[in-house]
Amino acid sequence: MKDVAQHAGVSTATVSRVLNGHAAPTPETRERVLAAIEELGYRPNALARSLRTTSTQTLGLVISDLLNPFFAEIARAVEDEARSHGYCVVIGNADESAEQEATYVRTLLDRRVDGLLLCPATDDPSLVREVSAGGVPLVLLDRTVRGATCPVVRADGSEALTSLARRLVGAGHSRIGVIAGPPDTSTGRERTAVLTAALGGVASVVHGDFRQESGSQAAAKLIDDGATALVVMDNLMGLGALGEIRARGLQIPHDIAIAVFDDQPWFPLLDPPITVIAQPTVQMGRAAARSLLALINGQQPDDVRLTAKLVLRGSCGEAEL
Amino acid sequence: MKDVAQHAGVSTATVSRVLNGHAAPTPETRERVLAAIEELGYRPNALARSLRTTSTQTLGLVISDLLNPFFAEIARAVEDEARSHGYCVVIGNADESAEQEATYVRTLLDRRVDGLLLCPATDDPSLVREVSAGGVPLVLLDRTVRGATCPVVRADGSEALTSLARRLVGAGHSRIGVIAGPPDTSTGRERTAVLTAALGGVASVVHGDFRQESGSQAAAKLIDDGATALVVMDNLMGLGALGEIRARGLQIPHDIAIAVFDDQPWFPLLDPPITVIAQPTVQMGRAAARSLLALINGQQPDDVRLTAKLVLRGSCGEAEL
DNA sequence: GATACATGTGTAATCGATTAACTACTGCGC
DNA sequence: GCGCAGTAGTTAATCGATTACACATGTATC
Repeated sequence: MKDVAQHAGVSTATVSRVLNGHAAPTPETRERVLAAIEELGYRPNALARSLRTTSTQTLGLVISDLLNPFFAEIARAVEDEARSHGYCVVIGNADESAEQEATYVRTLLDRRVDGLLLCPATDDPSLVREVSAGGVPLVLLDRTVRGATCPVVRADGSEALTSLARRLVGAGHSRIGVIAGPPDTSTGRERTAVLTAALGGVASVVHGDFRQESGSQAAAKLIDDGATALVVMDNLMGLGALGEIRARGLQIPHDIAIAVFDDQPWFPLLDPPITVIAQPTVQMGRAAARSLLALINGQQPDDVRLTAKLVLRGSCGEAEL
Repeated sequence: MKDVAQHAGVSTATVSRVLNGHAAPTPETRERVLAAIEELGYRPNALARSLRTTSTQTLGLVISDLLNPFFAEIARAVEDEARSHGYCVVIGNADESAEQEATYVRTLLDRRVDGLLLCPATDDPSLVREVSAGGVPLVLLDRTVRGATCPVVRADGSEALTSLARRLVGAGHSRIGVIAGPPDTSTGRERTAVLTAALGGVASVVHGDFRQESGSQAAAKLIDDGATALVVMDNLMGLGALGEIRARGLQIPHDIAIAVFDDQPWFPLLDPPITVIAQPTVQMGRAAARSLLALINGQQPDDVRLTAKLVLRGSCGEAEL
């Protein structure tokens, strides 16, 4: 910057003003400065700028698993929304581990992100408290924690789950296996609670860990126990369950019905296509980013509750209903 | 930091020494400083540190599309490798747009990443030159550019493609449709060149844009033109092609054979399972990160060329061979 | 007891920007 | 010709760390 100033025959203050679009500099001075910048290929140091202004124009996003298309879509939406407001997004991959999650959150805080979006790995509120104590704007996404005091953005699947339950029971299923998320995540608990309530006693629940492998294992166990329908609470576990069904040579929906939480672009390619509860991932991501930006700007955004929708495709024997 | 120093009754220099594990401070002083840090909940400002040390312990990764599982896996692997060396990764999503790619690269440079991993959207070398001119360590991943002078990490599918071509021709296909990547990407051109050479005249090529939609369109066109086999050069376009096949009610492999570049966890679930050329994504990501770290440490890593493997599953009528 | 040397700590410059406070100049009215 | 307002630009403090150098103290050597 000093070089640019010298080159243009002005002071660094003037260069800075030109850079930041202040009113002061003469068009003629501005011209000279811009020429010098161009000539020297000068690019301002964002670190120095942020240090001085205490604003990094960056949001942190800590998600459980980048390989899960559900989170990838959310990440993508967050990024789009953030970019359209001049913010960057730094993504941290917690790998469904609370420890790694904490590490990433701290790293992002050390780098002074202007705000943080978090999909908490567990419902333990201590990390959230830590962030809030630091005064950093925080929005929770997809999952919440016990006693959360910050805005939360999530999708409500209650209606879809209830409707799904009615259909399954109506179709005569009397042993319905539920492959749920971990009981220490809000989504794991809530979705399961709603569904089992709606199923009224015909459900048996196995908890997985939101990973493919746990889906196969849970499916194996439930099928062994005589389940004639499976409801899987996450797309990766759904992948595992479908693999197990295929490995056993079972016919969907004749031998076993299946429905999965989270839609995937390849579900319609299966035979029969998979019935899902689709979450509005793009809207969730955008809404979360908007809430966070509002918080950063000193407003107090409300919680956002979007609706997940049941999409009937055939894997629950819809044709027969 | 001043507060911590005051609290511990020492100077900021001593606090800094304790923080950085210098030999100097007495165990007793160190103890006092650590206590003060603990008590005040102090966390060092990474921006200030980086400004002073000119090292951010951060790698930039600019990829074409986060929603493409191929790149998501790579990102994941890069991150793992980087983290194990104490580095963070900032991911930028170029969305297959050269313009957005350039924007991201510049943003990352402005933030003074210690090195950059790039999956170039086109083979135009100007952006690469710009980075090199800035003296920032750079490694290309998956794709290269014309006259690249930096290390490149990629997977070689020549052998797999040749072997696939032999099988298709051997199975009697005489009209083979190739859904290729954009001709201005190295992967788009090279894979197509190898395959068409091996097919020797029975191939007709349509270029897509590495997106699902272009896959369906290309498949539609090729099928209309009488293709009895499709080779798709990327998993998203493969998804589109499979959708088109399904929409037309064609049977795989009886009516049409298909093979896809890039494996996906759900390919084995289809009926028949999809034959693929699988790239070693995790190894590619890790190798790229290692090359970049080597470059940062002043070494001159060689290009890395991994091998993509043909995985026969049935969608090309392998049973009949 | 003076000299040299090691050791632990403090002082202050520095990284590259922003910006408040100040100075210099121009032009205008009386 | 003087004062005043307004504008364009400079000087220097600042953000929060690191680190070369200076300094004070304690120990070893002759």
